[in-house]
Amino acid sequence: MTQAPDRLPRDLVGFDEITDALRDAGHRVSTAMRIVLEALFIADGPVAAAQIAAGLDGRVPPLDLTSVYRNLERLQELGAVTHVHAGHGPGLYALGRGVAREYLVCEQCGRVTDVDPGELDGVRDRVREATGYVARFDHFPVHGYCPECAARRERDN
Amino acid sequence: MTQAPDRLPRDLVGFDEITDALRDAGHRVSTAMRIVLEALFIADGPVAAAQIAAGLDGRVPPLDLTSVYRNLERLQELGAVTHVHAGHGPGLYALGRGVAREYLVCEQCGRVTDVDPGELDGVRDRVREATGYVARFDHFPVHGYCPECAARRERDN
DNA sequence: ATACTTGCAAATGATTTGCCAGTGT
DNA sequence: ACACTGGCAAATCATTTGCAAGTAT
Repeated sequence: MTQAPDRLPRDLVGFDEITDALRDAGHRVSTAMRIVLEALFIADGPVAAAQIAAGLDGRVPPLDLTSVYRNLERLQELGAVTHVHAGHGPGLYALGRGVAREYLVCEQCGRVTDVDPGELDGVRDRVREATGYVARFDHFPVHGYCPECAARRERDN
Repeated sequence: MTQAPDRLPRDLVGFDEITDALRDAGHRVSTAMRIVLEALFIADGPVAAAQIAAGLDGRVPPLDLTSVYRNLERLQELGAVTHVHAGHGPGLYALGRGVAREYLVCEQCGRVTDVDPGELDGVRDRVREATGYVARFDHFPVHGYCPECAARRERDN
């Protein structure tokens, strides 16, 4: 009944596994690619392409935005990276770390929460019962208010 | 427990009610505004601003895209119109018809399904149990596969 | 008559594409 | 060496903003 999102290649979890897979797929492991990967590992969560290009506040060397987008796309084709649409604003990219994570976004504070696959299966079942749709929350997340903002809204009435 | 989305002004359901409310709010009922409203009534479902500007395939007079956006914004402030983000591509605008509808979008065929408020309350409860988030599906809809596309995907494996 | 509105042009923000010089294998 | 890749400029798409001319009240 429960239809979980596809599993991602479970071995694409470390830096070297990813670069090996890139080479296997016929890609080169360029300096720019290494920087993008390093940025994703350092960020350890969804980041915008522009943040990576800007050097993640000095934590990695800055590079051209175009190169960031191109390398992120290669990494997505490979299955090592996914991107989420967190409302308005740019898309956010993150390492898949072997699983198809699903996301929730707070419309008030902008917080992005990621959950492991399966945690939203009960929700998925309810959507299917109510509408027949098979919902996915990996690419277009659940939008709403995070616990804190929801409580604040209730308090402020 | 169940937190339904806010109700929209329930009287903003007919053409004249809306134009009256516009005038009450200090706006003028210009030709462009009348065309936008007419387009929304004719479309009777979510449409892109560009479709309205193009004249809805000859069903209304074409007008400048800027005017469409500006009038849609006025109608949104008034509470007569809402817009949904149906995946990639432009935002879709629709008359609220007095209620805060919620939406589901098929990632495969692009279909947009709207449901009455309350129909997704069970889903909302489950999201809250699982994550603490209070979900809203009126502005950023549920994404996934519609019943037909889901069945096709299961069949094709 | 006086503001609000229009339409056109231009700006904005996110992302993509073309092209040529640079570089990984 | 050769093909893939990087950086820069320019294009694209959705949407917004500036401004002079037009129009609803």
